[in-house]
Amino acid sequence: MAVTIYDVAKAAGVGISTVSRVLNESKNVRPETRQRVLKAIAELGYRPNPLARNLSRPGFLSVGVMLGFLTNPFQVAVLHGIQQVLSEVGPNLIVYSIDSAERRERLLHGISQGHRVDGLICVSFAPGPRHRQRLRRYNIPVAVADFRDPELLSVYVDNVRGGYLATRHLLEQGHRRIGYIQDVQEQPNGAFGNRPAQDRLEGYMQALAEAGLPVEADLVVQANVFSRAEGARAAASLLERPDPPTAIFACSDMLALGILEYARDRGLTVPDDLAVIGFDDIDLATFADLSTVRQPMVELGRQAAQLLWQAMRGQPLESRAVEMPLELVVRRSTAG
Amino acid sequence: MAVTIYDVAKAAGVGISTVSRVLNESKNVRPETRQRVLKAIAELGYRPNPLARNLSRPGFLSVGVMLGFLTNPFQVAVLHGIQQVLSEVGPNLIVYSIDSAERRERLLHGISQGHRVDGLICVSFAPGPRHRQRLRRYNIPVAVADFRDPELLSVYVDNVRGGYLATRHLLEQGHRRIGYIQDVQEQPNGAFGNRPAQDRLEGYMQALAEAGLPVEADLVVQANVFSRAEGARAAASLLERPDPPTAIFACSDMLALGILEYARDRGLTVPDDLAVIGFDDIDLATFADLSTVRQPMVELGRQAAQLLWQAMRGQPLESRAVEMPLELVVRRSTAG
DNA sequence: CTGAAAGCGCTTACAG
DNA sequence: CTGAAAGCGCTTACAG
Repeated sequence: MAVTIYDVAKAAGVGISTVSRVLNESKNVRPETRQRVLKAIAELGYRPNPLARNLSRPGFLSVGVMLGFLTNPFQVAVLHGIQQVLSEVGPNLIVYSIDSAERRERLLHGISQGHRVDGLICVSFAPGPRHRQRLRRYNIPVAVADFRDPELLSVYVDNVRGGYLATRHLLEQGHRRIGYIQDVQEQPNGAFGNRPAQDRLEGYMQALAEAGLPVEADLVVQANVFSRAEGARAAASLLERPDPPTAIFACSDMLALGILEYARDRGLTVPDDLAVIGFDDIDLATFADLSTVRQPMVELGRQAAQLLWQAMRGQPLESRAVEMPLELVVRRSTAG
Repeated sequence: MAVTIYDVAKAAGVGISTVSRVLNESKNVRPETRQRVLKAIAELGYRPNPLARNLSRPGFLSVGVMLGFLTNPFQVAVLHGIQQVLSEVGPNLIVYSIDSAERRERLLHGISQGHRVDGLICVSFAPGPRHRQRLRRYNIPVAVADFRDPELLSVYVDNVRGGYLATRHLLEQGHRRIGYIQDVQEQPNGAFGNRPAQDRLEGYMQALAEAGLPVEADLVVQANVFSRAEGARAAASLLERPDPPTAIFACSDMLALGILEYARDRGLTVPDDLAVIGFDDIDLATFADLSTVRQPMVELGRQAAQLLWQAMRGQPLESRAVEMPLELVVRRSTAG
């Protein structure tokens, strides 16, 4: 086993209380004793066990945050909001970045047994039924951000409405053939899908229906990875066909930026040859003059952290579900 | 105090071992007993203490990462690299985002006393002498990324050379009046400054000297915040004067993007009216066609995490300092 | 299937 | 200034 305080005490010829006092920089230690203890610590390479240390004192709470790739600006912004709140109130913020459904399951397995954290925030997904049951059983509160779930603390936006707003805007600009690019991600159960993106698709279809237009299956394509490159690829598959759309609605700004790149490479003028609208309003949407549907990303994280913290402290929750507002932001990519 | 396993045991009329078995989903519990325990847990709102739990088992290690704002893509990329390595090898990743020198001190104070983590990674700074001493005393290994420190595990780039490369490139393009935008940040000691940016300034001066040009003090300006807006503001202060530079070297891509925005707003053609080069090569530099000096950001994080993990496991370190390569990337913002 | 007891590695009064 | 002892809240053999 590792070196413990007993080993140090023995090596220094003192009691463990004295070692502890040195460790905690108590005044009441004779300088020579102190030196001997420090020497023993150094020689043995002793490292106090933080767990044991915190067990005998007020101690810190920890909050786990499970999210997808750190390359996704949306998720980073949500994390930022969570961090803002937590750094004020106190608990450690443990980040679990998920790169596969398998890792997600493994982590949830450990977390749901109470092995690691005192509270959990999931970004853009919710734990499956089994994990949920155990989390409940162990009284570990869970908040989900960017996901709606009646059983959990949840902070979300109305993605159906978001999809509707974006599409209606394009229709109002006179477009009749509008493409939709959706991204898919691996789900906890191993399947693929993306609830928010699905909802936005529904809003897209609503707007088309309202305008009396049919939904054409070949105008809806999927991007498999979250990246500009993938957005460009999806745009290509949409535009390099006989009857291409005149406008594209991408379910994230990142994908939309890829479309803009594609358009630039092909010499297409935006928005005349091709109008583009995204979703999120990430920092760089302004830079790229990209129209989009703004989500209050940082606020999404802040609210989720606040709800969770209240639950962790056993405070009454005035509400367990918070819907955040969405806003259409029109820039040059749709209205030159 | 909080509800403990003893309270649950008493309420359920069983021993604590049985409660523990239920908690750990052991087979050897009679269904009825199990139900009674679960009921007690629910009624009392009992939450197992993760610290105590891990104390009596192999247990997880934790690594703390201290970094600046999560709005800085460079830092996020480094974090991403750290996360990649750590998620493979095992320890929890605890993120401490620093928004003030005061918070940084407070956190370092706790961490350096061994209260929270088993290892520490600092991004773009190093702990001050006092903290360093305590971290050593408690045998908590420390790695710094994007910072060079002979006493710590460090992974860094040669920023002087980076500044030199960027500036020489501009000189080669025929520019003679070259501005430099530097950002400052609050330091642990409360002072302001930014080592990497200072080093790049030095490289800038070297290149000018080599070309036989004087360093003009009014061509070097400071940005106070890390943002595009601040980059635009700095560009304005540089360009709205009698004898403006024909090229600007910004110490980060984010600032450089602000310069490009400024140029666009003013109707300046890039690179003919104004050449711009940044630093980092963040994801969006490609999108913006921004020339830059590429840092291996993710790799910087990966290496730091690897060095730290080796130290935490007591493995011999083949080297305590790793210099990562820098690369000039020429795009349209300097070479139309 | 179940409980009493020892132990995880510390901290902290309590006595000296 | 220093040490023996109790206690932090769990888990895990060990007996039954």
